[in-house]
Amino acid sequence: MNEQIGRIDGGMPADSALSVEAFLTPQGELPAASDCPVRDVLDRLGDAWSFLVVLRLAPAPMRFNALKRAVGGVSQRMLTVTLRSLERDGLVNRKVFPTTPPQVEYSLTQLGFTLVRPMAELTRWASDHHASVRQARAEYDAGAA
Amino acid sequence: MNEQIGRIDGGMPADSALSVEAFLTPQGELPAASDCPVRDVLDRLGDAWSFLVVLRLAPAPMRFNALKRAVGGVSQRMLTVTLRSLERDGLVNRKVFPTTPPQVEYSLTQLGFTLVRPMAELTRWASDHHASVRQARAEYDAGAA
DNA sequence: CAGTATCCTCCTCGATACTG
DNA sequence: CAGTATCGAGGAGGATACTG
Repeated sequence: MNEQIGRIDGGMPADSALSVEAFLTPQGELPAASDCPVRDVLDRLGDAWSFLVVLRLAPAPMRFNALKRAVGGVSQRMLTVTLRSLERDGLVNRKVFPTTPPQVEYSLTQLGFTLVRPMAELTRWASDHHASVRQARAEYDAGAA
Repeated sequence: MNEQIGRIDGGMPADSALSVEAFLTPQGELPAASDCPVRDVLDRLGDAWSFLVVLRLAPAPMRFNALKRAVGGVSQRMLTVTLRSLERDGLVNRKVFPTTPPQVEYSLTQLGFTLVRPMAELTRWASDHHASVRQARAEYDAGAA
């Protein structure tokens, strides 16, 4: 069912050009998220850590603690969990060097690299429009009061 | 595909839309997520509903229950919460028609439309690589057993 | 260094009931 | 139709302690 979904196109100013319908159920009956690729991806990338980890690994491979410091604010447990997830999804490579103390290097797989581009677009949007969002929030909150 | 990736590196920002470093803390010391635009955006879009709602509103405005059916699987409460969030962030417009019964129409703002494009890119990635991810998972799980 | 194991706490989210 | 209010279960995720 999800074979032809592509076709986002790339020229128009947003409202047309987007065959968004294809990603979603025509009648929206089913409650299941399992058959929707969008959901599947977002469930992974949704947690802030996955996104940031992939971004951080894009320039160069990194070891566990370096990554932990680089990401900032992530607990050891969550970083481990996140990396396992990404590894399982084939986005991240885990390479162990049997030295003492042990070294483990994480890097993006080829599949992982293909994600960097779209993620960077979103990141770019974030930096471009962050101010607008903040302002909109401020106005909304002001109006509510 | 990797040839593009080198430009991600912070070494040469130039015109690049993809200087990832800029969004992240140099030393990653601070635990706060507040100052990072990436986090800010992802926290919004992270919940599957926001993403799907924006996608659904891209082609045309929609009323509450139509949206609820279209998204599928979202509870009334979560849709309300999600829409309020998006409205607060200036991404969605809420227009009330004082009829009986009341009609409320939701649509994307101009700012909201600018998000559609990057979101569609990610969606596109999802549909393109969904199979690979599923396979990677299967292999990983097989190896674990 | 790079984890694993446990506990424990919020906080999200769904279910349900009520309203203009 | 389009919400709001309230409650309760469940899971995400932090803190801590231990290990190869």
